[in-house]
Amino acid sequence: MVDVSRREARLRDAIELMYFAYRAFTAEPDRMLARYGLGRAHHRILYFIGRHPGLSVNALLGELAVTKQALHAPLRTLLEGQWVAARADARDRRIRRLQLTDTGKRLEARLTGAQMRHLEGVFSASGAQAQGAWKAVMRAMSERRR
Amino acid sequence: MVDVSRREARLRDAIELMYFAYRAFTAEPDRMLARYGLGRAHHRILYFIGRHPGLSVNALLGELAVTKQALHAPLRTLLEGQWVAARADARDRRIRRLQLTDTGKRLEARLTGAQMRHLEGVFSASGAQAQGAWKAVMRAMSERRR
DNA sequence: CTCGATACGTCAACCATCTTGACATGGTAG
DNA sequence: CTACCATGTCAAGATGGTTGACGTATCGAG
Repeated sequence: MVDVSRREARLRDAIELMYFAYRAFTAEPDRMLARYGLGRAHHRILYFIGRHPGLSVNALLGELAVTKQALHAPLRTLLEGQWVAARADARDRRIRRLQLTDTGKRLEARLTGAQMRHLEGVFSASGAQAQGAWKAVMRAMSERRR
Repeated sequence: MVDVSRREARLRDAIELMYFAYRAFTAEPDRMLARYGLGRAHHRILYFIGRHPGLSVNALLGELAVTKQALHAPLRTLLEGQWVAARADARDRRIRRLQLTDTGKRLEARLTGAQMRHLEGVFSASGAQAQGAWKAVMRAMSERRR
């Protein structure tokens, strides 16, 4: 009985940690984005285009797991604000290849940089071994039921 | 230079893990809640009342870090649906003490149970040591800049 | 060349969640 | 009595998402 409730208490702690850590993790980029009139949706788009330059709209939809209608409003903002550029694929001109402009790269770097500093502070206080364990756990958590 | 880009790549991986792990972690409760016409907001309320029975509306607002207007719509749903009960504090009758009803406890247990099983599966595959390291990292992440 | 499939864009209606701001009610405490 | 406190509520708006339907340009197979 005691074991059961201890186990449950540990798991409840873990649930709370997921909630609070995620909230803290997204707080600073959110503040930065607000200054440009952008939101978290724009950040995710910038992030994935930065990580995979030249990806198609379809590929981006797949990564974000949202509908194209949900994607288009923020994507259009980013295109109009010259943070993102699109040009047709050379072979199949239906496909729009998305890339960050220089302005987009700078913004993305600032946003991602804030999160990197946050994580770096955390990891450097915890040690390399802890970092590896954390990643393994997070990877397992990402992969369960997809 | 190589070190810098490796470091950045590791941190980028960590950023993605936060995003994907959180998404996977909330997916199943979201599906359950949808069957009752409830959302993630209701889940967080149920969770915190379950964890701290008898807390006041103000304390709940503090934990969730939202405005009272944002809280009230879902809280009212939970009160009307008899998942949550409120009764005035004995000494200061302005304060409403919130508790889960039996129905509320059952729902909360099912939701939280799904997340616990998810986490347990992850932790049991990673080992107790990894679990401790994960928690330390997450705690540090929660606490930075508050 | 035609035709079906593909990649993308867009209009409309709707929902959930959250915000700011203003105001109301009842209870407490000096 | 009065000021403050805990709570509730109305209103308007932003954001980010959904489903459904339709339009357009392009590609590839026959």
